Amino acid sequence: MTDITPIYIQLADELRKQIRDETFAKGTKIPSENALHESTGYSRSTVRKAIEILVKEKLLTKVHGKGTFVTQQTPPSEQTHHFLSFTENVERQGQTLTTKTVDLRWVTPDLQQQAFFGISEEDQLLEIIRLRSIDGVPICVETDWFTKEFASLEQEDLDRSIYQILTQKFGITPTTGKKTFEISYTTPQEAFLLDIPRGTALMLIEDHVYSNYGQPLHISKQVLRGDKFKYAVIE
Amino acid sequence: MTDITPIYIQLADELRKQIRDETFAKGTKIPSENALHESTGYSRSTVRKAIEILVKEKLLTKVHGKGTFVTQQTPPSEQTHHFLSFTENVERQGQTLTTKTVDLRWVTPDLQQQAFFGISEEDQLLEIIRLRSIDGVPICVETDWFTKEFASLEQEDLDRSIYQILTQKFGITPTTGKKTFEISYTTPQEAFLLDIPRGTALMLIEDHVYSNYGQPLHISKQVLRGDKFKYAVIE
DNA sequence: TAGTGGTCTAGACCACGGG
DNA sequence: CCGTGGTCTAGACCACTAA
Repeated sequence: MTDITPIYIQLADELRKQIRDETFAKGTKIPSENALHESTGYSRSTVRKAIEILVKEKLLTKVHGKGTFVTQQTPPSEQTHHFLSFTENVERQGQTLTTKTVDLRWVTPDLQQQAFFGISEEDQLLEIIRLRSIDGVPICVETDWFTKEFASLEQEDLDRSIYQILTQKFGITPTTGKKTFEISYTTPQEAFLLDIPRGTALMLIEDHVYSNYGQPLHISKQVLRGDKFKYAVIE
Repeated sequence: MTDITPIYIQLADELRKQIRDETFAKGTKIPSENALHESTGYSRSTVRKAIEILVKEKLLTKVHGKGTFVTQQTPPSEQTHHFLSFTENVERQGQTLTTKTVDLRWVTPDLQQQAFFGISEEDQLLEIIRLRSIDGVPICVETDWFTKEFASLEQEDLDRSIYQILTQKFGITPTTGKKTFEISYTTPQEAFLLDIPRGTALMLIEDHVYSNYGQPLHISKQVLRGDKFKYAVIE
């Protein structure tokens, strides 16, 4: 298997390692772009692109005219910016969560999904629709999309936490990449499932979830009754 | 006044405009990088950098081997997760955020507020109500509560980011607290300020924010139009 | 095969920070 | 002044998609 990883990513990996093991200590200046260009033999553009990645990860900080520095304190986001999953939200309040799989099928990804997963129109996605109830009251319609990599989910018992299955069967730890909140109004199907009038306002929560190493894992769309439920994000 | 705006930003601005006014219609392909390189006279790298911006803003979607396309549905405004701060991220989208202070007064804390701040009924709270608009459209009614420690906020120009003021005047970095999302319905005052019918569904976001060393800093309640605004939390 | 975006190079000049 | 990062160019080749 040949290595088709772009140079700038390889270089970013190297630099990241050197930051982690304190070859480049916190707060100190790393070699200039030109120095790295000469020492690595890669062009300055490539060096810049590698650095750009680490700046985005907040491991490095650039200062025009001075240099590029290793960020002082490690960004705290790992622990503090913790998103509570729907399951956690419910269980924290001592309520009972039940899940029922409504539908499960293969669908054609839309453009947004193609972009996120890095797939084409031909690569079908596994769509799972589940109804989640709190203390017997239907609260949330959740739709999840997975790539064919996770086709074996089809054989699993989905009437429980999918994350549990992912951890146990695939050894994957999901990390939320992006979460958006907005308001939507019920579709007929949602109204039926949630047993509420059509056109009721609902909270729409969309997650783009990555696995341990930044691989796109799945997209989740939750539509839930905001009048019955308060969603806590950060603890 | 010389124009020191980089070309790639100018180009991104032009392209953004052409997308907004549908010169490049939704879902269609925009000219290829080489075509833009030739038509604009700028190098392909510069063209790519401009496009990169718009991809980051989700106005464009790239598909390797096919082309660059205008994103199907115009993404609602997004905000990355900075406590208290709409400002930076709204403006990064090329949209204008305006803030107008509606009300400012001292109020008696309710029980929940007393518990959070660790104060008694006698300790008044500074209540600030502000209306925030994006491109002139009222989007959000924000209410903030501060303890008397921050009384001097009364003298500040609050028609900008409070986050900025806190950082500059008080040297405070707000840190993670708790954030909850739910759906609420307009009060008469909110309906008036946001210029929408009474009883419309709104997104209600409540923040309990701590300062650097875990001191309770303030409570923020944002009521915003979920149909015009998508709230993004990015990790 | 032709056309697209993705990567990469070897230069150039500019703007900023500090001696 | 020098060294830094910021911008920009004019090429080149590769990987992917579709006809």
